[in-house]
Amino acid sequence: MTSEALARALNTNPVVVRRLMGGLREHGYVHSEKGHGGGWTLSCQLDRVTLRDIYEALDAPRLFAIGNRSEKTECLVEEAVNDAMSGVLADATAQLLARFGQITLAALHADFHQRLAARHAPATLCK
Amino acid sequence: MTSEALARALNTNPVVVRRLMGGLREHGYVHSEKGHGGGWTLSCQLDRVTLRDIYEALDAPRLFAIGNRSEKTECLVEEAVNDAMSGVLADATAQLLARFGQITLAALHADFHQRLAARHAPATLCK
DNA sequence: TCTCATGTAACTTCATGTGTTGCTAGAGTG
DNA sequence: CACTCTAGCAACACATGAAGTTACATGAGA
Repeated sequence: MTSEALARALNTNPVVVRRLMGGLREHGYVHSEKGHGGGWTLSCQLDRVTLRDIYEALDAPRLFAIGNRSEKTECLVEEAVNDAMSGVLADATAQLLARFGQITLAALHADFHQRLAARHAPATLCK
Repeated sequence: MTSEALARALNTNPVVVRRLMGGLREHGYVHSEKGHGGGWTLSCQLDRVTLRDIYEALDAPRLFAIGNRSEKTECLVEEAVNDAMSGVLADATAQLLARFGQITLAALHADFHQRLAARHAPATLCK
């Protein structure tokens, strides 16, 4: 499948797709080929890859919208608050990643097919 | 203490301070007075207010940097992923708020004083 | 009446993520 | 060999939301 087609399905731009897929390729989850007839192909087993793997392949973007204004500070109040927050956020991060680590692409795939069957529609891309 | 002084201590602007403190005032955590000699005064017991209370008084801003692109979608793949993510994020939110709910301002206050003692310095504002 | 404070709306700035353009390089086709 | 189709990539443009700023109104002492 080409970046072009994926972009249409995702309502976005081919370049954005390539940017994202680049991370997945580096980790061997997908393979890309240039030129005529090229595009992207899956190169992993869906039950061996989790949302956590995807997240990490995508360079582990920021998870939280909140956080310390600065890691280093002279202010003892800020220091106390930072310490409290850091602990909580670290734990939350660990919990999130653990949960993501339990969700395989195979599970999502199965879920998708179940929804598809419920809708009595043929399997096509959204757009 | 005036918004002006707080802003200096926080390296920010008096108006930003007022915006934030406004939420705290509405919940009765602080009290403000206009005019000469006015400013902000604490009006709660530190051991009765938690970070969670503060968070909610501040109108519960977004916690996560990640999330569904759209709640409603025609795309069954997106739907499956959204469902998986929503569950995880809801749990993480609950966990975070629970943790914040256990951290009282009194605890932070005590932590601050401990750091202060360790530094053998008098208690002053950062700036 | 003057000064000092908050209250608030409107605007500006900044950071970040997303989208876009333009170009390069590789790979099949005629 | 020229052409077309594809990814790769850098550079730029745009959108969004948070933070900061300005300007002015209001209230409260001095």
